[in-house]
Amino acid sequence: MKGRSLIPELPEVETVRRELEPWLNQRQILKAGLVDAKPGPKYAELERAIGQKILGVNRRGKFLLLRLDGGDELVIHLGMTGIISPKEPQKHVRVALELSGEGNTRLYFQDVRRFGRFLVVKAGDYQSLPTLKTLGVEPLSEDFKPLDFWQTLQASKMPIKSYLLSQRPVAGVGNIYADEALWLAKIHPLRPSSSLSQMEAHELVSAIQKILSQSIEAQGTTLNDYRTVNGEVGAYLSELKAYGHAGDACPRCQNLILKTSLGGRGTHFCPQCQRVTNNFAGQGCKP
DNA sequence: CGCAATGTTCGAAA
DNA sequence: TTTTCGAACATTGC
Repeated sequence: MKGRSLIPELPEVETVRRELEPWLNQRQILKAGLVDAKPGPKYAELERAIGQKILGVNRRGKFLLLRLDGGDELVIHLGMTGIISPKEPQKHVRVALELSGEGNTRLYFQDVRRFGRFLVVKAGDYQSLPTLKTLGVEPLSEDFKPLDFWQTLQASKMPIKSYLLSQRPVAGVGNIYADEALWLAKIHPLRPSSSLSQMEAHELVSAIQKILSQSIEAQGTTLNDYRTVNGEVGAYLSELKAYGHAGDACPRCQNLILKTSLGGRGTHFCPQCQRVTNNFAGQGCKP
């Protein structure tokens, strides 16, 4: 796990949000332009932001939502490599904003791999963003309740990890934290969502909340690396128990952590702690 | 050089 | 119709 770049999951996005809030709040967007990026689904209607004032910086899942006083909303998704910075990056800049006020009056959106988004929509109109439109509850909000979560899980037969990654049962859980939360809750990633007991759903809720909140706390040091464009190893990486630990001993039982592919994503788990019960054996659950 | 990595979207399949 | 699955996207680093 050395030299891995940092992927913006919910804790990183929340950290960015907390940073943007005091910087951007109440500023007017004077100019907005694309740099080496074409207008389209990922960069739509940016010019509409010009002249509007930023009234707030919110987050839903991994999406940043900037409310504008003209009734629009600036939606930003960092994708895999998105970085927002007041300093002009050397390369891979996609968007540049000019802002009113003192101090840092320029905002740059850098995105090496172009998976990010930076677009203006009518406030609340997420027609062009299906994931945001169907996004589940915020994991760190009062609305993330075990019983409700369990009932949601009853509706799907997808493997629990795949369902989590869909963002529908709960918002903002990405590949890394899905592996971590399932490990902590001792739930096998291939288990059909509807097979989880109420108690297991409860455990998973607790695990998701614990891991995400701890990770947000660990963000302070990570952010420094993050903003210096380096995007290198963050502090929380040393806390990971399953992700990136294939072949290592499980910290709980000393069995070896396995790595498989689930839905095209690297999936790490402990075959000893995270059992697939007999009910599901032989249903394509490879060892 | 080919593969793995990532999150979201799209279209096909069930 | 709804849900699920796999491919595509873009780019870099190993």
